Amino acid sequence: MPEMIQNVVFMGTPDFAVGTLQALIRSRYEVKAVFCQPDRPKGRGKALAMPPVKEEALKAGIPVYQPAKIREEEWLARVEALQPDVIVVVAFGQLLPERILNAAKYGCVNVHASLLPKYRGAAPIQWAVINGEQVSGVTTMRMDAGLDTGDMILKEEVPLEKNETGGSLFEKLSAVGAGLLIRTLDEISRGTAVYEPQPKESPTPYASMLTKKQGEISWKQPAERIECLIRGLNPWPSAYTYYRGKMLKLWEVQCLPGEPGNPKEAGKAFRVTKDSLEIQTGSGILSVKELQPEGKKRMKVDDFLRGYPVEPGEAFGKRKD
RNA sequence: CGCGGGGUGGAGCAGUCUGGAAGCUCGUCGGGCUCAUAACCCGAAGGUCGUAGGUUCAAAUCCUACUCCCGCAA
Repeated sequence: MPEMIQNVVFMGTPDFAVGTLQALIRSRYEVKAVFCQPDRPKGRGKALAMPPVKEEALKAGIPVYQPAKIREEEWLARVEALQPDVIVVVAFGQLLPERILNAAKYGCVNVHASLLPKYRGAAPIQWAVINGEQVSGVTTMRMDAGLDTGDMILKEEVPLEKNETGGSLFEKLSAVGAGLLIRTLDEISRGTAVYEPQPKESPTPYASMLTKKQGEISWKQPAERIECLIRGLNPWPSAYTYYRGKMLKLWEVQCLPGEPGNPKEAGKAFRVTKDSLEIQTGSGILSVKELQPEGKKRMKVDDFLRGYPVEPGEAFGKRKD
């Protein structure tokens, strides 16, 4: 059987895409070029940093292009000139115009970190954790003009652990995605790929990009919801509240079952011992295990309590004293 | 030169403004009490106060430079 896919163009930017790029480089397919977002100022200083995908591509000696806007003629022409058999897109960060979608013989194949049609959008991994899903996964699809609405090709489920975080699921799905992409290309190449259209409507809200603001904890929420939010936003952008006017990030908490407490006191310290800090929520009690005061490092709750003696009834969540 | 917080016995903090004997809550070690204990009582060890220089009779504290950690912003 003739090899139907040889030349691949890769489009991706952040960490999540690196595993897939590596898998592709190791595979029998040839990566002709890599497209990613331009270098951006990053970190505390302001130094320009390369996107992770770029670093990886340079290591492998693959040409890298960094269009600010890929829909400009210059770039469209360049992609077309490469005459790719397929374009692999993983978290590229830019909407692809029609001409790119049609630039390759087998179109654009996207790796999406959810079980489509659930969690279309920019942050499917974290939203799955925030919403307390039992299972998520990765889907490959042939992109169309819509946002994550293309025909699905392969899917792999990944169960969520009890203490799953956005970060831990990210790692898992990144690895799964790399393998799934290769298998997807194999199927396309062999001509055995089955394209399954998605339902028009997604059963979940659009998984929009995460913002810092989303991390502010509303203590009126039930303990379980808050716990999921904290796990989902770990390690980024992280969930936080305020203590004595300063930001206090919560990294690890535990719901205390069967203890309703007094929901009217939501946000106040419920019970404090020398090594445990329990906070009242709108429904249930949350025990804090690991946290981080503004300007300080992450620490266990008992370390925190030695230096910051919390009074029972003291309120969390107020920005200023 | 993006904005800001911080580096004090093993841990988390106070003390710095207003220079003048290194402190708090824990931990560790030893002893005691106890049926027992993560509880309680008594005692002990452990710190060149991030680094270097300066001011001063005297610096954790004031000045200068450097370094490391962290939050915001991007």
